Amino acid sequence: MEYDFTRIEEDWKKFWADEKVYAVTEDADKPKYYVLDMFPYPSGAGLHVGHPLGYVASDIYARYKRLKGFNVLHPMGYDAFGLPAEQYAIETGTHPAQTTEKAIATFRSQMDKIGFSYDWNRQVKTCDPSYYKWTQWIFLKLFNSWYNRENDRAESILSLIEIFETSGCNTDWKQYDALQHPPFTADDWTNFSPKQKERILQCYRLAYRSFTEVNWCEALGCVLANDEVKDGKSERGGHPVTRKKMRQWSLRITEYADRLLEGLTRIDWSESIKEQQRNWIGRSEGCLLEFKVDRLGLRIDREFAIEVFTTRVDTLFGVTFLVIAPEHEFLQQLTTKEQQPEMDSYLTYVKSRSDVERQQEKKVTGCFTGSYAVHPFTGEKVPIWTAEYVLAGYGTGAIMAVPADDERDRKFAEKFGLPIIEIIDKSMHPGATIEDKVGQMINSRFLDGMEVTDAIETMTKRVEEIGIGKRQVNYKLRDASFSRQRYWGEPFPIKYVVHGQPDSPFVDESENDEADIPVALNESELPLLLPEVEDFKPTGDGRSPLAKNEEWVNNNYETDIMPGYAGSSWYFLRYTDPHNTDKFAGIDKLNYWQNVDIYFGGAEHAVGHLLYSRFFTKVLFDLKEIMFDEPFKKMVNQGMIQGVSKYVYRIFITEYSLMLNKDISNENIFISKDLLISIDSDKDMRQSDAWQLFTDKIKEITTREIDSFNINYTVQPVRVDVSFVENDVLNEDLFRVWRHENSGAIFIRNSEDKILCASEVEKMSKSKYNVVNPDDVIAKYGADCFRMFEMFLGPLEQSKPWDDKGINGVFNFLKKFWRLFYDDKGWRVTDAEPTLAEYKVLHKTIKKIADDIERLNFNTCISALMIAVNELQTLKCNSSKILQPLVVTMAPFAPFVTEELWHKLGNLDSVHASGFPTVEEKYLVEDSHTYGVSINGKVRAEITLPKDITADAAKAQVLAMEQVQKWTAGAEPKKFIFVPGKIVNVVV
RNA sequence: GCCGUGGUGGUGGAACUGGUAGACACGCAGGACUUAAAAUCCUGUUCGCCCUAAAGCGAGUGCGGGUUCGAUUCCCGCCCGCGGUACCA
Repeated sequence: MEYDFTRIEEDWKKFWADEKVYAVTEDADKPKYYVLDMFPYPSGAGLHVGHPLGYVASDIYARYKRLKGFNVLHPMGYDAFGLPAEQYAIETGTHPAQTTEKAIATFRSQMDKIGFSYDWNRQVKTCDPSYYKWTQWIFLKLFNSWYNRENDRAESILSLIEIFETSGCNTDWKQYDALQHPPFTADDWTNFSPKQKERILQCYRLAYRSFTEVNWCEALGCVLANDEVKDGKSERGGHPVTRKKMRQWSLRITEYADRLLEGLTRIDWSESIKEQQRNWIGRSEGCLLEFKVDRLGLRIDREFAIEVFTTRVDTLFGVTFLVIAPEHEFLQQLTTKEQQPEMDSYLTYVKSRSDVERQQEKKVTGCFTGSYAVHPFTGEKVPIWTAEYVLAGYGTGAIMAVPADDERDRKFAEKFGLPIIEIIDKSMHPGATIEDKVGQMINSRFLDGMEVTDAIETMTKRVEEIGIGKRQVNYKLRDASFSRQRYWGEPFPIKYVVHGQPDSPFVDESENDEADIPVALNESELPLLLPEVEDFKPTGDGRSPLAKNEEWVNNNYETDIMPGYAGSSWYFLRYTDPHNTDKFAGIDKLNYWQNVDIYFGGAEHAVGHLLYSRFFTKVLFDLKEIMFDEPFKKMVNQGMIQGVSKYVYRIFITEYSLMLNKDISNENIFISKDLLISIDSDKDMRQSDAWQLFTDKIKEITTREIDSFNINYTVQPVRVDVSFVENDVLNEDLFRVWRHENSGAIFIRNSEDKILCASEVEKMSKSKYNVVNPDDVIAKYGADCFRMFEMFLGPLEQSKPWDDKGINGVFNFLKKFWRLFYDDKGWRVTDAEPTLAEYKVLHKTIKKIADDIERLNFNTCISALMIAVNELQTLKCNSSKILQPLVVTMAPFAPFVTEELWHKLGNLDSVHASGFPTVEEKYLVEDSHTYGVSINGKVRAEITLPKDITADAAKAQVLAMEQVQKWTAGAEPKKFIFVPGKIVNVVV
């Protein structure tokens, strides 16, 4: 009986669905295990062969854990809100909901073919009101919470109000930040208007609204998050992005900076992702310093100081100038009359520079303000400059420049002729760079002679004593932008108190503007449904399409929507209880399933999704909604599967003669790659067989005599669809019908009468004609083969090109496996007692598979199964006592064929609900070992010795060997090494 | 530049804590079965040297050193690929 994968896969797909084999419920008797795949965005293009790599791996893992007796939660759903469907809506008018549903249907049918063990009853979609009701609910939690730094956790905003009511807000309060609002007393608070109160509360809420510099993308008509911007352009579409001040929602993730860092030490993620998160958070310990400004000639009448942040206080004696950002709030006050014209033109220049320009050409530019600060120790006058290399958004927006010990400061000083004072002697550290914190202090008074690290400590203490500075920790991390001026996303459950005009996103904040006081809806009003709009274009003036809906505007609802990560930052919680209407997930379900044990996903979300999910989790933990503070305990990043693009060589041939260069033909002529290489390598002699073949073909085309030495040619590689190429050989018929200009193509084939193609590894994409659809692979080889081949391709975490060279190896294996059960005459399995050798093969394999799955080495699992089948075939094994456990061992990898055989072996339940076989070590113990015998570390011979042989006995036997005698010449070796079970090494 | 990660036959890759480098597969070559093809099975396949075979010798895990009886694995210094990130004070 033949291995008929099509029939087998159809049958069992149906069986699994009918019998609900993959449905899970909470079961207190079994340990839980949560296996999760990263949330896919259902794109219209469907899955290509690269997408399911992680899904196959997680499915194998989930099935294995199930067989091992765990109660496994393995769900799948869709991150269904998003830009592509909306862009499509703008272009075609099709509602994004429709586009999304269609894409989801495609995804689902593709996934079903691959045979995943998802519990589809738990599927979630972020665009479903029953889901986004809870996204909105979580937003309300964020809105109604603040971060209490005393307790180091988020709390209800009510506890803050209570503090304000009883003690007001003092300058010495840990939470107080002078930049946000002035201090006030409890009485003040009581007398504040609701509007004033709300303005202050906005400075503390975890979700708040403020004017912030945002990444405005004119082309998309919307604001982008930092991680959606790459090189000054939008990640999606590559449109230019500019900085703009805009009123919008933000999440106060910065309060969690330290806890997000700390949590990284407790989770099992790849080093590279953890490092990326650390860099993104960008914690740096340093010192906040005051430089008093010399007021001479300035329009300032009181004591005045500039604050700078530095991580290198030790270099204070090397400061020769200060630099403030062009956006610095004191810049105008510090600019003297004489410098004003120059400053104005400099600021005009700075404004004209786009972010892209600033990043690409790092020019050294700057302008002197005309004023000076006073060095706190030397009392010398230090000029104050402004320059675009100092960023307003980081630290205090001002730096103390130390040209001797900072690359940028040095360049600046050199360009503008500012003094440089050497303060660190690095002569003891020849390899050290300017950035390294090593060396001895010089020219630094009381620091002289100290090592850098000691000097930092000494100086910090000194600065704190005299009260001109204090220790400070700074972060690169910014609060997360949470507004999008778009349609296809979650509406905010927010109304505004408005007297008159609705607020405009771009006007500057003015005290009289009451339009921006947000009021949260009640929980009972959720979900606030996304309304219909006439068209999906943003208004263009910075408002979303929702601003075109009359009812929406009349109710003064927020017109922005939430960003993509709103829904995807908590979806893993919803899977535990997806149909709950009273809660985002019931506490008993959350208690049972807890956080994700293993998360399979791409590394591309390192600082987006993965950071926001951790943040949401920590907030919900603080608010006692969940009992864990990290979402994903362990993470595996599957590599990307790249495409292999194929090219045929088009050749343009001319005949060189004394008269002119004659075009031989303007037809499409294509040449086999190997032939082209051969003729290229023999351009001078033109004697080879290749040239003979080539010339003959040209004669045939032109139907006349031609001398090979008169042939000139040029070549152009042309992309062809990968489906026309098998093992580098072009299918000429498919190629001809692909495009009609190809119909008359002429082929110059190689000696085997074939056209070989060239290939190149690139990203898999439609435009490169290198997309491989899993459906096609499955139609040809079956899903089991597809799954196993994806794993066989190499280590999961490594990126690799899809090349179906080799897939027939896996297909052959499956057929071979099948033939252990069926031969020409039919079913061949008996219940005969297996031989010892057969038992040994089985248990060796069980052990290897279990170990390798645990270590996520799926590629070697496939090899191990191949070895097992090869060996059992050689042993002519037909015993069910061997073959049945083997079927179970292989079930996670090839769920269909194993299910078929499991039932043919007489079982009624699903193989996937059985148990993973246990290893019986007794079959694995060996009583002898074959040693490699090394002479001076080089293996020269082999010897088989008993397991328990003594070193002396081994030595005697080894030295007696003929091959060894040859090297020792009978003499006593210098050294004899015997490692039992490992190796013998003779040193002569 | 910085951070992370990788570099092994013609190809994908294997080698778990230093212990027989190249498992398993692809491809290729040869053979068996067959009228033939497909399918299947068997043999060989790191490179070089010796006419061939057996046997052997030499080289060999990006490059150069080191530690060790022994290094793909550990240490030092470089080169290259991939991913991330960058006037972050």
